[in-house]
Amino acid sequence: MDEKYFAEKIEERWQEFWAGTGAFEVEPDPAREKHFYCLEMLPYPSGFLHMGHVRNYSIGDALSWFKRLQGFNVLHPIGWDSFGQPAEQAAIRRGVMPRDWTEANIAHMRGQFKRLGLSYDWRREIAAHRPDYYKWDQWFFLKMLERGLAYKKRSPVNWCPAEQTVLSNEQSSGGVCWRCGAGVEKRDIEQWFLRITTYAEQLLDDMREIERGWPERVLTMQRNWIGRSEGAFIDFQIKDTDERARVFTTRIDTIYGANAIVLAADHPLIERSPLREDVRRFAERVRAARMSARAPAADEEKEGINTGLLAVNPFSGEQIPVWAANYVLMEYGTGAVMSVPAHDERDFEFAQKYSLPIRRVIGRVSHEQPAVDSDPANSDQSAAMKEAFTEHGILVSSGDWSGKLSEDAVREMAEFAREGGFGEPAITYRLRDWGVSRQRFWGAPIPVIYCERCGVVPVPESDLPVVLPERAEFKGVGQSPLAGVAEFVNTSCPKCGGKAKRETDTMDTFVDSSWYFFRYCDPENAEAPFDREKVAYWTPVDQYIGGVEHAVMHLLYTRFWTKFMRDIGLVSFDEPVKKLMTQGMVVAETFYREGEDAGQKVYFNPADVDVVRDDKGRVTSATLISDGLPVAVGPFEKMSKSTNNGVDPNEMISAYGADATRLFVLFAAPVENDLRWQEAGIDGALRFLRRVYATVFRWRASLGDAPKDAPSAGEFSDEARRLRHETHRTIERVTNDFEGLRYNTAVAALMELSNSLGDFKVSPESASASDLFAVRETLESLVLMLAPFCPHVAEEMWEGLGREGGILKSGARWPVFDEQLARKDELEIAVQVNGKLRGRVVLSAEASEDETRAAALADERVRAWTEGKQVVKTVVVPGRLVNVVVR
RNA sequence: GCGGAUGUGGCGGAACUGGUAGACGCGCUAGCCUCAGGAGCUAGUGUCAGCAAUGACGUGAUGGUUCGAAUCCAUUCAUCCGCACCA
Repeated sequence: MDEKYFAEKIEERWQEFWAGTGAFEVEPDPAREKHFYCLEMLPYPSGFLHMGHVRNYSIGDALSWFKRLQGFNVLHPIGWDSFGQPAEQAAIRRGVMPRDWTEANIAHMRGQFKRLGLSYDWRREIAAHRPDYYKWDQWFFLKMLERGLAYKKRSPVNWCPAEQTVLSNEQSSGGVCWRCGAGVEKRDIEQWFLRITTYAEQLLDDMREIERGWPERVLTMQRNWIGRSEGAFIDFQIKDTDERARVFTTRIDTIYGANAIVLAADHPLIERSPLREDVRRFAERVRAARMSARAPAADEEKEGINTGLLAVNPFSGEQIPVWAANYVLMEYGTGAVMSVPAHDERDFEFAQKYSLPIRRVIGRVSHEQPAVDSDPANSDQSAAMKEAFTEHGILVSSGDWSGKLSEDAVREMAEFAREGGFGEPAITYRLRDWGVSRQRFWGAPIPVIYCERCGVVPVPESDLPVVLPERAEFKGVGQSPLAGVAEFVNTSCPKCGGKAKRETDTMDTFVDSSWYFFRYCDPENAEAPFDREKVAYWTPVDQYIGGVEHAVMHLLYTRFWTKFMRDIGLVSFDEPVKKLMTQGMVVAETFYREGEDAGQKVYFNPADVDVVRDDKGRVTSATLISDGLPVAVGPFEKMSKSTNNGVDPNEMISAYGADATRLFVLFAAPVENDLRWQEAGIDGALRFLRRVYATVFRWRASLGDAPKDAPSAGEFSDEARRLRHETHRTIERVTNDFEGLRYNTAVAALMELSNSLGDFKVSPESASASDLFAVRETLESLVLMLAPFCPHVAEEMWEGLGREGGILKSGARWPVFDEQLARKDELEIAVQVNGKLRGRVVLSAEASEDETRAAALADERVRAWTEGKQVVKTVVVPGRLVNVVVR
């Protein structure tokens, strides 16, 4: 160990050591029951590491080290989410083949990861774009196809009419094509879907198994996304036809108040309208409005048109008009609703606009009288009702059902409809089936062949993988590049051997990420996606860490995939992830000047800006270093190119070292909060590491003389006893903090311990044997507890303390605290008079309640406040405080 | 609009089941050391008053419960996030 702390030298040395000794390489070991799967979301290989990555992976790395030190067999792998659009765009723009671009990016980023010193088992690295991986995407697809869980249907894509090509949502943001600016259209094409809706109920119910380990808000978001709704289907006969309009309602109890049936504008029944020309025109307008208004048209005015059809209410026999309107969505429920304006806000608004009658059929249940303000039946209450009454209540003006409570009626009326053959109880979901078709090159080919004679034929398992061609032409216009590769497209039918063509759609990249962490357990398996035994040892994942932006899609898909794998016998559990942690964003200050065009801002990187503060530390102004002129100080925003507030992790590592960078990132804020990047903060982290390092260096020579076994309690000086207390208390705090991933407070506790050591005013030369023991105990604990945050320097210091062979291989264990020592023997008791703090007394921890009270009342400052007053009572909280109540 | 979360020094943030508010760090102030320092060390740093001892005030706002409230309850304001005509 050198006298000075040279981060780069230490980091290179230990990274080589870890790689050379396979320090983080693990295998399933039935003898080791304590095992732990620590997983972070795999990165997209954009080519550059950003601070968000550093944060994400530092969090997981710290936990992995902690668990290893506690004796767990820890699986901590990494891989690449390497299919997807940017590679294809690079191909379009610069002519680089997606594979070359991707491999180069991975190579570069792997180097950056290694430079951070992350403790991965690199032998398990996987990449989605390699055939040995996506072969199993295809295999899973075939399994789903076999079971009817994969199917084709027509479904809309974004279409650029100028370039004759399919666009992603991103490429068509704002309703215009990203390249040519043409207005984007919707076009229906045949696409592949996975029946995730089959699992809707399970995806909802099984949340119970993970409730404790997942953030409530993620579960809420998933619950909303699935959007389960309980109600009933009701069929309304269309008069003078043999058609029926099926509606979905959660409030069948309000059916006597229905004044109309309202269809979605694109509902097939509008073709039966006698006024179909007008209705079609209306439908066309709605479609156009929906297309142009990219933003979710929240409070778009409700509009509708009477179709001229009449529907028969199966409960009352009443004939009501059939309308079409823009506020009914074809995608939800049945695409048709019964309009009950008296008891639904949207229907109310609609009825008001078109002066439709409003009939009240639910009364408020009052305490005095169940009797309701029952107006004469069938009378219009448009005037009387100012707003819809949406609560449950008691049925009125509802034929034989009048007088029933809503809750009962909802059940009984649905049952009645079933018996009568005009409806049934029903549950609908907002969740749609998962569209996995992408009209793109850079993805796993969907393993299907179209034969002129046999139709859709799955590629036989033995022919997998269907490999992407080496080259293709990337023009960014017209059909998918894959469709232009003749040797890929043209094939023979596996069934009849005749001429056939391959499917040219590739899979959504969410497919890759739905099961990648199972593959980590057995990354080279050529016979199966993975070996069941191996996966059974490691999974489910104990801790998953990633951004909240994946709260719904990725995490829902991977839950679905797991259930499917369970159903085909690959795993034996319902949920893939026991504990989930969603970390916050990394944000930084922004600096800008107004640009030439009004509203245009020119942003400057924080590194190029000087800030001026007043003597309170408030930022008062900022100037650009290059020209010395002022710039405006903007808010903290997510690091991004557009706000030019990004910080390059490489620069930070070069300037401060990986250890200090990682330490700061974990210390600066709780992991789930946004992290405000401030370069000064990283300086503080480096300062702290230097101090600890210097302390270890100063003591290292003397510690060899420290006794092996703890001297008896009496041999320690008061100061040494205090240091030992701090050490054990810190071990307790840090250990607890780790369990809740509270790294910020864990690091703070370690800093406090380091400060305590600084207060220990004994020099190595004059230290007694017991002093040396206490210092060694403190330093060893401190170094081991630092290892999860800054492993390189921890290794270096551990060696400096005389331990050979690296922390893990030498069998070092996370320190264990002694409860006796962690407890204080002297306590400072606060004394309040009438709830206000007036003094403090120091007592032994064993002091009785009476002794505590007496000491409190005897305190001089307290007496000054109680003098001449009557003590009404004293409240004694053992070990904490005394409150004297006086009058 | 609906649902959820959060409001504590100049800043990030601490505070266990109601019990000494502001740990730790940044920033800032003063001093030491230094040719110099964006280095290191020491001390100080919630606000107001005071030379000081000390006192008053203080966890978005208002009210309540309690011997005692950042913490519990009610009302209210603000910010952030998610969903958004879901029948």
